[in-house]
Amino acid sequence: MAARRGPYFCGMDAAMDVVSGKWKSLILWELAEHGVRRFAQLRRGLPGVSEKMLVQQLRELEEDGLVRREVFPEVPPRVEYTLTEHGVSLNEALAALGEWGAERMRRIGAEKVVYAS
Amino acid sequence: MAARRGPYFCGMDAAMDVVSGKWKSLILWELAEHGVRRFAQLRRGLPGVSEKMLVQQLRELEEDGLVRREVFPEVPPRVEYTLTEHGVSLNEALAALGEWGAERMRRIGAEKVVYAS
DNA sequence: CGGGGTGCTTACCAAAAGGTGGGTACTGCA
DNA sequence: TGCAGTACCCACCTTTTGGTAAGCACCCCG
Repeated sequence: MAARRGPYFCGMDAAMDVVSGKWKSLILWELAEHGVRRFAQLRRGLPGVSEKMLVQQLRELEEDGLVRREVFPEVPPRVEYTLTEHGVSLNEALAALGEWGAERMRRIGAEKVVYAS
Repeated sequence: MAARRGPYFCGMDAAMDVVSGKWKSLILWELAEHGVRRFAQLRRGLPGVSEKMLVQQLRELEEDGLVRREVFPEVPPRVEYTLTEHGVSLNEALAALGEWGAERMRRIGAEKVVYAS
């Protein structure tokens, strides 16, 4: 990621900056649905994501203050991810977009990803 | 652009697919604000965009059925761009995101692009 | 006749994004 | 003993994206 954080043309620009990235909106979505998720749970919830990408996108979301990362010093290691208040509000803003996208999928007859067992 | 058009994980994924691209959301915004714009007007309204990028993004928005392109067989040539009904509804969905982004800019104190005269 | 404006196209190049496949250190289970 | 699971990190490579610069065909203005 280019780590811009401004200057921006407008709010849209600023929002797209933090949300662009192949998996970010999907991660936000997952976290909003489940409240709290561990690394491996997220990975299983996002079929096709590589571990590297998942780490990278989570780190960026964390840097941007949208996701909270909590490490439990246990063995085996446990790390929990949750949305911050800003993450929650972003998700609310994204909901309208999600609805529009679902409508578009119906229009163009797009298929859904087939989940591997 | 990768020209995916599915399969998608969910609506968010589908929406991000058509809206991702450095200038797309900004073009949509410009068209929503002004109703109808000519090529050169858009270029001037988006400081920093190159002609190549503008053409490319407009073509993709057109292919995705969000923007209407009307050519007038005149000399000098005139081409007008407007939002389709789907473009309009996408913009409405994006509005929430724009608001969130503006709020974020205030929070992190991001600067706005300085427009060259 | 030169310069600017119209709306593009093409070729080339650099940067960014993302994927692959390896390694880590430790434990629990069979 | 050997494999799976935890949550990563690293180096390498390819694909995608976006930028730069040029050209085109025509016109109007001075």
